[in-house]
Amino acid sequence: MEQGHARALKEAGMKATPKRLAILEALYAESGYASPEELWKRLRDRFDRLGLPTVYRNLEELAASGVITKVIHPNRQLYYFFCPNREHHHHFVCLSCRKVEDLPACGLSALEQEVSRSIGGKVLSHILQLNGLCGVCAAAAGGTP
Amino acid sequence: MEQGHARALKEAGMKATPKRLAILEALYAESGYASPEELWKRLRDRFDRLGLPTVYRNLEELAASGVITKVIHPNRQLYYFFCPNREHHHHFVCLSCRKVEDLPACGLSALEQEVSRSIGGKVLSHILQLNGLCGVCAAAAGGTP
DNA sequence: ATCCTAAAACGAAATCATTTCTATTTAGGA
DNA sequence: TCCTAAATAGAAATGATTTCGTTTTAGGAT
Ligand SMILES: [Mn+2]
Ligand SMILES: [Mn+2]
Ligand SMILES: [Zn+2]
Ligand SMILES: [Zn+2]
Repeated sequence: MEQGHARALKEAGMKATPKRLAILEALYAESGYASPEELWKRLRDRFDRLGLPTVYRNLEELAASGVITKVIHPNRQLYYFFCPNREHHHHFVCLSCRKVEDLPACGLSALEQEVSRSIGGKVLSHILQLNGLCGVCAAAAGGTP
Repeated sequence: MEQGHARALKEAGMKATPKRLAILEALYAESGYASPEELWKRLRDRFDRLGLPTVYRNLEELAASGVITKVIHPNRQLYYFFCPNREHHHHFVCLSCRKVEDLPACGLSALEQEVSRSIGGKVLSHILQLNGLCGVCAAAAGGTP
């Protein structure tokens, strides 16, 4: 997938630097969301030098250009997730194991229109996320009393 | 409305202390969301002593017991809003003037059920917020070229 | 292949919103 | 009026995130 990631970066107008690619691949390898520091710890051995600010900066840039996604977390820290799905959509997040799953197509445009009209303003963006326990975690929590 | 706020606190199982009431009333007086520090600056003259941590703590407790609402903000700082609507619902937030408006009744339970079923897990909560420009701010931005 | 330059990376240090901690005060039920 | 769990003070700590000035590099141009 290295090639594909390099292409994704080019399409986003970003240089395909080794560190940027490694950050993206590390996130791709995760089954769930990850924090900047976690990714940094996972990657720093692979480079003679890798600064934590570099990881923060790249994740932010990648999210800004839509290559990766931010997760909204109760602790208000930064978490990111790689989702290959290029359509506009939202996510279910497992609060226990960090797994992220796609929701069916976002049906909020009707709501956006209705709200724009009723308030006489402009809806510029929306946030939608479901939180809960994935199948595995729900079974582990409720299944063995 | 002082009486009503005291009652709301009692119903939430919280003591109606003067500072807590003042914080709640200050938020009630706002037309939009507010930060802990803003409320603190507005209130500290009214008391011989009022600590910023007290404001943080009270806002968090009030939000936890559902008396007030947290706003999700791009800068990831804490903002709160007082909404008298006791039904489960979500908000439109004006990114320019901080005004918050109710959205029509949340219709996400069908989605929650579908997702629970399809992933075999449990949906515990959801986040939904529309961001944009209210009527006034949209007119000011686009209306006078 | 070599140059050139804007972009990227470095990392120590700063930032600063938020939380912690321990002592003191208080609301409100008994 | 008493009692006690809850609430407050406020200085200090925290720690995730950002800033800054410098150095390095990717990748298009020559
Ligand atoms: Mn997705
Ligand atoms: Mn509301
Ligand atoms: Zn899970
Ligand atoms: Zn507005």
